[in-house]
Amino acid sequence: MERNKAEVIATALEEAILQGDYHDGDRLDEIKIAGEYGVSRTPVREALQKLLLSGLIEQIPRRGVFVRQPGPVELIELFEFMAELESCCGRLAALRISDEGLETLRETNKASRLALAANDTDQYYEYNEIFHSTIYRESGNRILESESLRLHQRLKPYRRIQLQVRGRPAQSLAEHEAIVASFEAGESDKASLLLREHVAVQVEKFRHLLSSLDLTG
Amino acid sequence: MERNKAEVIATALEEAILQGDYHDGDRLDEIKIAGEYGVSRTPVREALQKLLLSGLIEQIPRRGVFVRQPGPVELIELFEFMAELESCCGRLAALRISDEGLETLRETNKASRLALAANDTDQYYEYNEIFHSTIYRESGNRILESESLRLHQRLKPYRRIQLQVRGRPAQSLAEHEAIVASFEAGESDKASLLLREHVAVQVEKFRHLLSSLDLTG
DNA sequence: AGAGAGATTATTGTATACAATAAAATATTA
DNA sequence: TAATATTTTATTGTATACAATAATCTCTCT
Repeated sequence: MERNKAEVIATALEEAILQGDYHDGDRLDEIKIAGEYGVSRTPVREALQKLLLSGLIEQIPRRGVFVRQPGPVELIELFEFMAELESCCGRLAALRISDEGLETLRETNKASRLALAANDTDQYYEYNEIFHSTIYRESGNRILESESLRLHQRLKPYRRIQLQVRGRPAQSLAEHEAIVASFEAGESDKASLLLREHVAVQVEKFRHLLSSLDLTG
Repeated sequence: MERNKAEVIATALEEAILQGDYHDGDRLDEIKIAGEYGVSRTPVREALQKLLLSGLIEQIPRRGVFVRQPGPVELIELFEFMAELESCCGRLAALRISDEGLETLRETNKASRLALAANDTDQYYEYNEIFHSTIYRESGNRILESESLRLHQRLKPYRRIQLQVRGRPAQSLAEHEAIVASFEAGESDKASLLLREHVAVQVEKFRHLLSSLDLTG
């Protein structure tokens, strides 16, 4: 799959923004970016247009394109939405999951346990990704799957922080195992509930952080 | 809010595609479109880039941009996803709905009943829009709200067909009233369930259509 | 000195020109 | 004639030039 310059720049910019290389409100200077990538403004502008619908950037006509990093309120809403999507995936997956899918989840949890014992957070994080993306896939709905993946990707930088909370990985794994158990039993409502709570923990953490900041207004 | 040519063209194209002016696989000829809008290729290309993430069109490098109308399978998945989103909105709205929101829903249903009695399908359709968008808003989650609106918009052309099924509007209104009742009682699980079923009816209709087409392979 | 008008600069938006590539048409050969 | 090679054409992708507008600076006047 050949990719043109505009596409390369678009994905590079997306990564850079997600990684936090830009701050909220930063203007994305077409000329500067063009210089950095050794191209003209044209492919840069096309790349920016591509990203517009993602919510990562905002365009103000005749003013430019600006980075929009989510504030605490939006972050809570994003996590809450993620919890709802996961909940939906869980419910449908419990009804539809294949034997291979179930086996993948079991294997992943087994491997996660080892990573946890070895205190290897990075490894655990990777298995966590596999666990969740498997559930997205096993929901049997391509749209739901891709939307979940997209949001999951977007929340990546913030989720990592959560795993650094003391004791969280162990608790997380326990929840994963409970989720698999609910799949094995075909208990869709329970799976739905467990997955929502599994993600909602993070919402609560952020809500806590928010209230401690005391943003009046 | 001033809009540049690229934006105008983007929204126009989006509408045209949603309205069904283009068929699946149609190539969007930059030069032709530029001519139609009396502009150069540049703003047309930017407009196309804007739409890329929406799923309405697909870009193949060095080949062009093509319209992607959902086939039966994708349509079912889109409706199922819609059902899940509505279900989420319903659950959260039941927990958070404001007095004004509840009042809006009651009023809308009252007006819907009149439209139904007058056999005014167009009017009923409009109230239906208000009913659902109110629930999206009352979910209290802006992300969920906007995603729901976006998908609702996308499914508009297909949903209209459903309302032309004999007896459907009356049944639809009855379901709306049951939903409001669940909100009044604060029964979030019930609201969630009712809304999912309310939309899932359409999934079933399409599934039926699909199986009658008998697409083997 | 501060406010406001005008000129200057910078930046976005659009048009056009050119380059690169794929599709189509034509010619060539077995 | 069928298959392949070659040329031609059409179309996309990129660069550059120009136009339109917003931001900044400078100068004037009170």
